[in-house]
Amino acid sequence: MNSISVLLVDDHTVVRSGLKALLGTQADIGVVGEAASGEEALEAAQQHAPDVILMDLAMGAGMDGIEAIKQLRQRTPKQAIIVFTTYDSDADIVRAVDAGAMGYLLKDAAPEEIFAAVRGAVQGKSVMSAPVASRLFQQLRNPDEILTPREAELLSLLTEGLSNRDLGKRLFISEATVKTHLAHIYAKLGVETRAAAIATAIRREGMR
Amino acid sequence: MNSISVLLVDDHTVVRSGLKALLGTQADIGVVGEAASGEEALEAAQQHAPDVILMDLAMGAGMDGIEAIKQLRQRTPKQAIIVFTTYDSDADIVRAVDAGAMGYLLKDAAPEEIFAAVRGAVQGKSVMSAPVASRLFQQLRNPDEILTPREAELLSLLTEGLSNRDLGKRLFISEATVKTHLAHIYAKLGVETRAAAIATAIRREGMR
DNA sequence: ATTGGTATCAGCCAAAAGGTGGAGGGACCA
DNA sequence: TGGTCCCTCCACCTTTTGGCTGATACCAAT
Repeated sequence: MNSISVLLVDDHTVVRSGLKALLGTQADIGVVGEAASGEEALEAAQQHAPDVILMDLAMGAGMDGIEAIKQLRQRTPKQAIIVFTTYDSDADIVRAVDAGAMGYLLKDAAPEEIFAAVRGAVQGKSVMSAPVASRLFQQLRNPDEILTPREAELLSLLTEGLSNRDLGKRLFISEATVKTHLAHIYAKLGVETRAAAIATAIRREGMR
Repeated sequence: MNSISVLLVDDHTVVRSGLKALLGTQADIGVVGEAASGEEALEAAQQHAPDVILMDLAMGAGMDGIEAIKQLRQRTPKQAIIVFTTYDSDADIVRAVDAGAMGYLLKDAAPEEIFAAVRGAVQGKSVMSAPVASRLFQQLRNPDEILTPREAELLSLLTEGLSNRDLGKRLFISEATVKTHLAHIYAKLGVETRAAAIATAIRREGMR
């Protein structure tokens, strides 16, 4: 009975069935459930009690991946969560690891890499795609540049072109607080205007 | 022998196997080949002579999806190409259709939608996801969205985070003129702030 | 010759953004 | 317990943007 049970969380049907097909080729790994949203993931995690949860961060509507990770960690801390996503945004990596992710794979990872991550996760090993790892490493080296979770969140919304007022509404904070966060973000990114911050953020990877 | 042969082009292994698994459930559809890049796609298209090519636009390295479509259309014009991608960037849609795509599906499309698109494509029908269709329609309605050379120049500098004053200096024009151009750009892009314009411009491709 | 598009410039005004400095509460850790 | 982040908020002030209205000039096509 040493089959590793896996729960897949992704809003794309094709990605789910792709992973299922891929993981199905491994005798020691079995997909026990699927979920298309953060909410569904919470339910499914309790129902199936999987060993590993493979989760996309970007979920169309409702709860986002980071929030889902946080809640999962609270409710069922024994389950290992591996982030499996397309983009390797700086902020996402930090936030995901912070929220309690065990691994971080990009969707173009080789099948072997995925298998290794799943097997490693149950043993408490943390596996990540090479580009992700290097980025995370870079961030740890100059901690001045790391945005706090809240700042990252703000920056991400910033790249959608929102005004300070809208940012405040979206995050349920005052415009004053938005300005404070922005000032910190500018300082950390080494820019002076929101325009430059957006340009930096989007080009600096990921954030598309 | 009325099975529709399909070639899958996507740099993500999981997406390919997902599509394969999904399409495999349909008796009248068969996957005859896979490719992970534009170059591979050209080869595979000649080798397998598929009826339909399902292709992701965003391919990691090498030739991008749009270029691949163009070349495929030249070499094997009988094959129907369906774009199957995650992001519904305005520019991508227009460029893909322009390059000769028969359909445009988003990756979160329902399986039925995908089947319908494949079947429709061999009959010369063009199928697209609802959000894509509406966006395309919008674009056709205002062809005014084309920026003049000067405006494009300005927009490009804008994405570097310059202020109006700096833009003026850089282009040897007054700040007033900069503002005029910007107003025109905003109108054409359908945004109200420079922040949104930058976000749109950078994501809208090319400008990275 | 008139029209249309592009590029250039002005002035005025309201709104938004950015800079400065300060402040309190909560979490975490030594 | 004290220090250190992080998040939250406020007031005041300057600079920057954006919206509006209008103008001149060049060029090309009708």
